[in-house]
Amino acid sequence: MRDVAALAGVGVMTVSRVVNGRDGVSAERAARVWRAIEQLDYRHNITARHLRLTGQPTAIIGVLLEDVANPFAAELLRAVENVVSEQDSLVVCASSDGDAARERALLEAFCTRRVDGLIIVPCGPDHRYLLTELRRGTQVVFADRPAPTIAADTVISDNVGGSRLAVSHLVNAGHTRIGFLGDLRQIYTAAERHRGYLAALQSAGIEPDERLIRRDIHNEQSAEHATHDLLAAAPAPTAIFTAQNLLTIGARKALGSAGAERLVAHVGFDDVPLAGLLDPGITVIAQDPQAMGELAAQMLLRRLRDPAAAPETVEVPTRLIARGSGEIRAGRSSATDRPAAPIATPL
Amino acid sequence: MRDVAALAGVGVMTVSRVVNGRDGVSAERAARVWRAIEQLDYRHNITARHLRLTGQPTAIIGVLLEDVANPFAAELLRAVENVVSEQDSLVVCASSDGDAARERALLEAFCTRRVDGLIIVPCGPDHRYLLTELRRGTQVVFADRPAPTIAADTVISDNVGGSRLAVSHLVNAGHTRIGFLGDLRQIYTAAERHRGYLAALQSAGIEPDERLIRRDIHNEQSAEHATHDLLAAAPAPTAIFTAQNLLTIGARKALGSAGAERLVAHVGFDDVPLAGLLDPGITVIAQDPQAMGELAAQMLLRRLRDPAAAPETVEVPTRLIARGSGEIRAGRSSATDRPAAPIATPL
DNA sequence: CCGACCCTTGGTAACGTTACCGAGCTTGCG
DNA sequence: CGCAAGCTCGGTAACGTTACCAAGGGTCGG
Repeated sequence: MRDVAALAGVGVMTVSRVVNGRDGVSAERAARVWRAIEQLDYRHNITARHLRLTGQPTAIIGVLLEDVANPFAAELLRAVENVVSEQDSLVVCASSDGDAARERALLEAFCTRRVDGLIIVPCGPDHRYLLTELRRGTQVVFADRPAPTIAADTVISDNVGGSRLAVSHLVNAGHTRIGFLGDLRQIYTAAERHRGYLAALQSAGIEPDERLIRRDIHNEQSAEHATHDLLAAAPAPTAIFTAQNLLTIGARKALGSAGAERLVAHVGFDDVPLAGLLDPGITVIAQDPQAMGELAAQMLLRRLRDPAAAPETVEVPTRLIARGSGEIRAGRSSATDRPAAPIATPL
Repeated sequence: MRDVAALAGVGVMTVSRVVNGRDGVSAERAARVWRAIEQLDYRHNITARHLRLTGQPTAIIGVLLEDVANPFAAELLRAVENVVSEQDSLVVCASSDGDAARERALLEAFCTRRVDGLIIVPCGPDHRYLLTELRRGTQVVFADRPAPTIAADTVISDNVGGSRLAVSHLVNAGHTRIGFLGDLRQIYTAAERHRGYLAALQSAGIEPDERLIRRDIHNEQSAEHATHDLLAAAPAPTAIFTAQNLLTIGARKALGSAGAERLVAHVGFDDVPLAGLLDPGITVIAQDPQAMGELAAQMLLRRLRDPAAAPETVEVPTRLIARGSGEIRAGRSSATDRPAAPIATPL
């Protein structure tokens, strides 16, 4: 900046005013400054600016996900980006891979870079180490899962409600023997969805049968196995509720290879791409990652404006998308008994 | 830092040495410093550090994608993140949405934050405005598409080779009337894939028929329409090559609703999730976004170490995944004529 | 014609950090 | 015992920027 000022024959303050677009600089001088800037390949250094303007926001938001490559996370990230880019903020993102130590290291890397705020899909058991940052003024919003050991804004899906809806939907189709496939029980969303499953059964006056419940299933292959197991069991389920998208895919593969995709009803939690192209289409409880990201970003921005506001938890509704697999009725066993729902709508 | 030094009763240099883990500080003094740091909620400010150490890397790299929510982009981003996180670098990402002005604004925002390097999926027609940044020392790698007006490292898929492979595969199954659905012709990858299509036809001695070629199709709905059109045309194609993943999905929907998914062969460029669960599975030319991201990041890191190296272009191979739809032979018209390939493998 | 006011302009200090250098102390060797 | 060498430690200046203040010149009303 000094070089630019020297070349343009003006003071550094004039250059500063020009690059920040402030008025109070004559057009002739401003033009001289711009010429010097181009000649010297000068580029304004925003980080130095924020150093001088301590307390001013850095216009960088940190987003910590479990895995950016997961479509749910990617959509959430995109929604955050859309909201904060309107404030000319940038997004720095990272993936924890569900590793609490990595999560902590990445969050500290963010804070050390002085991000204005954090949007976190938490994975560790305890985030009290963030209290220091909160005191220092960094704002935090948790997304998808709450962080029980720390009070902060939180956005979550209606996991219990969505699961109740899924299971009630199956009950309404006449099912009473409804299998459950769930992720690791230490994962908040998995536990909540299991809770919703039990609640729906109870409302329907159905006694849960442990033989139909498989938890701690973490990937597609295990889900496929577990589904084959369930189908082979003595009192086989007439319907299956899979409480996570990879499990939904694994279960459907198993149903397909057993030729049972039109006999056993199936509802999954979280939408899967192309589910509408299958025959029958997979009925799902769809989450809204876009709404979650948008809300999380808006809550963060609001809190940056008003740091004193009380922490709030917002629940994003889920909705059932009927595509065929969840509308298969109980007590029929003919493969020609096609569901009434249209096959290809909606995707 | 001054406050910490004062509370610990040491000089600021001692605090600096402690927070950077350098030796030359007695254990007793270091402990006093750490205590003071905790008492004051002090957090080391890396941006100020990089301000003083001009020329040192900031350990932030910028990634500009067309849309983070696109699974291809998300996987690429994740691969970049994996590589650069080993150097304790962070990733700041943004989406251009194919808008050249937005692309430029975002790239300038990155540079103004003094990122060490950029990985760009370019969308604008001209990136010469980046020359200033290159001179200033910011390194650039282009991914997925080249940027013709600027010399820089580039990673692309083998679009022509992949398309040739797809079309040859159909030719080998006996097809001579092969339809083509392609994205906007101004998009580099779309043009390349069209080129590959023509090249394969030529190798096979087949005269291209403009009536079977539909270009500038940019979304699923248009692809669905175009496919219906093709199927209804007088000399209908016996096979279709769709040169983009959304077009693949649209075309398959059309084939399904026409009941032609076992009659008309179909190969798509770029894999689509769950393609293996359909019946028949969709045969595709799979790209490798992970490899592209990894390569791009490695090239960027290499260039940061050795800025003088000559720009290089690397082509990532594609591979054909046969799932059934591409193995339907020409000249048969019975719906019972199922392909020999197994349905559900590989996904 | 003079004083008050406004507009433009630049000098200086400070943001949080570290390189550089010099000061004080201890140790070891002749 | 004296001196060189090796440490631990801190003061100061600088990185690129902007807030603050003061100064110079012009305009306008009285």
